[in-house]
Amino acid sequence: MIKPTESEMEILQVLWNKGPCTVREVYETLDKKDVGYTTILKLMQIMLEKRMVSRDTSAKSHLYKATIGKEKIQHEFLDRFIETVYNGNTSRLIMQALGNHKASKEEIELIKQYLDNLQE
Amino acid sequence: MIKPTESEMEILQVLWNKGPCTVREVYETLDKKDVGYTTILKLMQIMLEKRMVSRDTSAKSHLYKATIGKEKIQHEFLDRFIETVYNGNTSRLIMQALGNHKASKEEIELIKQYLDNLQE
DNA sequence: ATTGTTCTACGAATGTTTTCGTATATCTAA
DNA sequence: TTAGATATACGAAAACATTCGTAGAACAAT
Repeated sequence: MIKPTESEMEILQVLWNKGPCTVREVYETLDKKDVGYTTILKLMQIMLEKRMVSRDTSAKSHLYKATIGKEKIQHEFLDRFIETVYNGNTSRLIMQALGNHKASKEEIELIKQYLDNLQE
Repeated sequence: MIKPTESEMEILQVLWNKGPCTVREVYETLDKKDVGYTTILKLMQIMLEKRMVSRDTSAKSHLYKATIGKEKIQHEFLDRFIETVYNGNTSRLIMQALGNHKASKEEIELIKQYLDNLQE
């Protein structure tokens, strides 16, 4: 199973949000002053080996894009997370998420509607 | 900040659920056939160094207990998780959690009540 | 065409986590 | 009291993950 590391996840987020990017675009978007350009380059090359991304090499600056879907990866991470951190207790995760985070009225309504749908 | 690794988290889960345990109890509870006893022992000794656990050495088999609270650690992990995996979008996490997991009527009711409380 | 900039490739150092083997101590039961 | 089972301690290997330096290709502008 594909399991991106934390750094790989950050890069994937950029690719998911912005679509295909060059290394430099990713580097600048992440804006991590503590890490050099070639570090990001290397990471993305490794991600290519692992087939998490593909690239278009027709131009001098290669264009990378994610080959794995955001939803799929989020789903897998969430399952693992609930297992290891919440011991499988999804309700607790949800309540704690609701608790930590100051939800707006709109968000609460949205989630309620979602729950109503589930109840049918 | 204390940031347990994935393996450390599994051990902490056991200690949180069962209370103070010996290495063997943890080892048997985890029931990972692919990992030896001394591996778990070593991990727990490292956790002791990191002060994630304390131990009572009065008997031959030492009794370990978690020194860090479940809620605190879950909270920290959740924040980081929402950031790296959901890009800060808590509502999406909640909905995906609700979607993946077949919630019982009771759970849904519980969450709804929780939302009602939040709305005041 | 030479110079400076920007790119890729890639080896290798560093750091962290996980794993286990072996030595040694302690207990238990014949 | 000796043999076997069960503990701990701990060094060190193995497996990953992260970081960067340096070499050289491609390009742009003078």
